[in-house]
Amino acid sequence: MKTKDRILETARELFNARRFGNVTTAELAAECGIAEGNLWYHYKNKRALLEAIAGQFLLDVEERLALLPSDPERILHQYADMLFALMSEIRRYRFLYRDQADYGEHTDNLLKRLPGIYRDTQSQFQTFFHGMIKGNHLALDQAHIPALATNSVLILRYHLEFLRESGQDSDIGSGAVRAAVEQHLTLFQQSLSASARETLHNALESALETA
Amino acid sequence: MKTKDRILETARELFNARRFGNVTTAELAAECGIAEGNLWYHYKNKRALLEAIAGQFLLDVEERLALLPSDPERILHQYADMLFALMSEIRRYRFLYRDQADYGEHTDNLLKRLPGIYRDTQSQFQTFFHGMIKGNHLALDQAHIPALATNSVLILRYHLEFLRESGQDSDIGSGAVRAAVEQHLTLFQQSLSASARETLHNALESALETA
DNA sequence: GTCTATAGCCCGATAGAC
DNA sequence: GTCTATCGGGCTATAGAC
Repeated sequence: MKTKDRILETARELFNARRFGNVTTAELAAECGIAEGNLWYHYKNKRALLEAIAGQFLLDVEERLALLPSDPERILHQYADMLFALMSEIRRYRFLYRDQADYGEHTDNLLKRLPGIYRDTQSQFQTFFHGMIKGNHLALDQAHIPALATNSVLILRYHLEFLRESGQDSDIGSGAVRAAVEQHLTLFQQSLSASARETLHNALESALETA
Repeated sequence: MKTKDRILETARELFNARRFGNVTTAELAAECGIAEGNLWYHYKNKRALLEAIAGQFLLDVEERLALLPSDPERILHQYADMLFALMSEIRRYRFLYRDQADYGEHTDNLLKRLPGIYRDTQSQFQTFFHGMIKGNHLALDQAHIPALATNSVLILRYHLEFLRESGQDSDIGSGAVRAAVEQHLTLFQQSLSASARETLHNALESALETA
């Protein structure tokens, strides 16, 4: 991999692990195996590095938001795929969701888009829940869908932080993603038909195993 | 108020508003209207200041955890009072819940106690939900209580952050607390009896108005 | 494209006068 | 108990050799 790309990947991983504001450019350079001055050849300053990562993030988000229930026969599988894409995104760009306070107050693409991303994600969940009701998988008053969508996004977004703050293992590979997905399922599991529950469970299992 | 106490209160407010790591001791001194050097007469260093606030926090937490359903006749009112105390605590010590990554890796009282606080808070919610079932306010399979307690704590804890990240108003007096409480109610409102729903609603309203 | 050296800034904390 | 003055350290970023 080119040095420029290696810097980007390493930076994203370090920021995720230890916060944007806590990672010094000296540490980043050391982790990349290059001199610190070399960073500034590839990226004008630390913020330019942030904005490069944010650019990738925004592309990935649009791709994930496009995951909608296109085939009524497979809506539960498509839901599992969407969930998995969302959790991958939340983990891959965790520091962007988490460390906004570190960036300072200047407006930029990321800060302008994030509110819309949350709004669009909740709409995405509502679309899936509507589809599940229409397909007789979910027995729920339509009036409850907005609250359910909000609760789902909130739990999937913050469950990792909740585990970390609770002193439980929130590392990759520790089953933290599975725990978040299962926790969000408790929100509407009672309203799922028996067959839907099993289909969804299996679809989630296979999505998680492929990971 | 004594200078020492004024520093503590001002620090807590500034940390809540702008993160522990982003508030410089120069800013804190200016906000208190004293010289920066005077800070170090009252507190040995910035961490000692943090630990003084954490000490107050731990006292308040124990007091809030002691709020349990003692009177079956008034369990819904007592639940409203507990919710209100929890939300007050989350807002008053917001930065302690939020900025743990800023404190560095050294263990101290706070980092040791926080996991237990989350665990005890979930137990507290379970106790209330059991009491509501016993009192015929809540119709729910007991097996669902742990998940409901976890979901409740998660939503009450993170709803403020969710509003902020979503670009919505999360300031004091903007109804953010009411929004969090209402969002958490959507988790089990369908399982409440009609009279319980009304009693709880009124109890929450009066608790919020007293604030 | 990568290195070394270092400038310049901000921060937490100290020393010592009043 | 409060102030002024300043130090030492860590950080981002620049300059310039190779």
